[in-house]
Amino acid sequence: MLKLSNRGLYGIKALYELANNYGKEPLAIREISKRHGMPVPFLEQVLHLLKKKGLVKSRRGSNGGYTLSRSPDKITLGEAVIALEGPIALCDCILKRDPDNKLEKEMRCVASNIYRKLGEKVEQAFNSVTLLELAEENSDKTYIATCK
Amino acid sequence: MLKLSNRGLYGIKALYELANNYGKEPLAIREISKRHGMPVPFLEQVLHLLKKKGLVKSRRGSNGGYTLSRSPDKITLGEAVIALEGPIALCDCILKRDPDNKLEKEMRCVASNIYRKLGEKVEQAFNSVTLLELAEENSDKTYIATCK
DNA sequence: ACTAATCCTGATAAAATTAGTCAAGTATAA
DNA sequence: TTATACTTGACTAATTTTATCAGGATTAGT
Repeated sequence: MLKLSNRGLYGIKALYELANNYGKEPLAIREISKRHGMPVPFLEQVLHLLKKKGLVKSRRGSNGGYTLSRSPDKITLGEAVIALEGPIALCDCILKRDPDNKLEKEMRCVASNIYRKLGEKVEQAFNSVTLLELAEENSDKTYIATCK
Repeated sequence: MLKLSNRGLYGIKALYELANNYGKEPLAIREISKRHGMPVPFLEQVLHLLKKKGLVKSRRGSNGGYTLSRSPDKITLGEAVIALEGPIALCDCILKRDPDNKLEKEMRCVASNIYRKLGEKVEQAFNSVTLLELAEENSDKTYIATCK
């Protein structure tokens, strides 16, 4: 269905909270979890993915938590989605490339070129949205937390 | 990962074969299956989906098989993908709408508006490619059938 | 130093989705 | 009449997603 998994959706909600919290003290997983009804242990995994890709920083111990590692206008939804869900590739054939960055023969199919072009368009679309815009989108606070 | 499932990938390969066969006698599932190494019973399901949505027609019995119901330049990859994988919606919240086509309150989240806009862009991208272009993309016949 | 809070990590289990199989049927051409 | 090929629904297997859990490491505050 070309949909995001919960991993992706949860991660984006977490980034939304961190964007609104940017410049302040770290935000704890428990607090982020509470605001959107997301399970804490799963959110730990999700934030770990974002940390591995350098989108967020963490501070351990008392008063610890997570912060964005860059300002919200410098982080795109594209980076977030790729960190959470892996590379955008409609078909695996796009990922299997030889050292010259050409598709390996065994991994080409009738639509490889088209999948590649479409994937690039999708990635561009996601990269055109920053966390700042995501945060501003909801400045009226009318959102409901329970949507998955 | 934003990738197509085998259902989608198989369906697109089948449509590629039918596009190349347009104007000729029906093409049997067994033949399509053989050309791309796809399991016959699964392909039956896939072609059934495409038939339900009116993209292909079928003829039963001896010398039977499938044909496109319109010319290849009148069928887009977007229609195909939606028939095979369901509506393009990054989050379910996009699908739950009240009779006025507004999102129901319980189903809004911090990114609903953004998911909707991005989904529309993705759909446009898929709709910009026709089966004719897909067929022409491979007129040199250099593709390998085994890519999934 | 002690303690409570919090992130870190890897293993594991439950649930959902996807992928594929099977069988009995119906329609068609020769 | 027969062989071919689509139709349909039920079923099983494999994979991925969605969590859960436990024990460890780090930090702030006292």
